[in-house]
Amino acid sequence: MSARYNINIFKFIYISVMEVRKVERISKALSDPSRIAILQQLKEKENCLYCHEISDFIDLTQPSISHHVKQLSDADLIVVDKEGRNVKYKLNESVLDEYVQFLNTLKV
Amino acid sequence: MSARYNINIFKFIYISVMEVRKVERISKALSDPSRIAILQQLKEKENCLYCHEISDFIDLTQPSISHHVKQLSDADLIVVDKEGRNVKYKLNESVLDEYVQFLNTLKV
DNA sequence: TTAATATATTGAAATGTATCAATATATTCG
DNA sequence: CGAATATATTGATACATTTCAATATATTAA
Repeated sequence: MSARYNINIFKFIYISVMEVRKVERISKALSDPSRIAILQQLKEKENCLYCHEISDFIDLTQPSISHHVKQLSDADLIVVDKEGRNVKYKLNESVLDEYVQFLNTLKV
Repeated sequence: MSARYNINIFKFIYISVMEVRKVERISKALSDPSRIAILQQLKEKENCLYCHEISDFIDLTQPSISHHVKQLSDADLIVVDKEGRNVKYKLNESVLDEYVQFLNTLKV
């Protein structure tokens, strides 16, 4: 059995299921206006948003913003990348895709 | 200006945006294991689930189940159809599609 | 190494959600 | 009509989330 053959098998497994617990966590992360705004701004900024930029469009204190960013990264919806003392984020597109795929399985 | 022309204009408006408040409500509805189970069972039952069937797979009291179903219908994720003293549900596929469409707009 | 800056954590108050028991409403059946 | 059945609403309690002020940690700059 070739390595190439194995890769296809694993791809099949990877795309097939998303645990309910994960769906729950992602849905919860998406159920807040500040967190939706962060994801939308991430897209505006061509998928590279710095932490300190968030206070420009969300009127909350620094700890509150930190809390919201954590919900998004705990749900794996964003990828966190530390650059010195700054932190930048990008969308975790594959997780969003898996979530969408799960939603589509709900259709008959 | 013909009526036919107007229809096309409105169609364009309908598919273009989903309000953040609506995204929030749908996400919240999807962030609970009981409500996810209801949607999954709805699919199993070929998109026709009766209210009284829900207690077969969710171990909660009748008022709690009623509360969860209300979250789903308030979010417009299910369509409620009264049949005498029974109530049956089906998925509101177009709302789910709009939600998925919104999620896809988050990608660069 | 000390001061300044960026982000994270903690603890508390306010608000929201899930759950149940009790009760109300609506529909059917005798 | 009155009893039985299906679902909804109400009110209370427990639990979770949002928010902030205060404080901690980590990194850079002086």
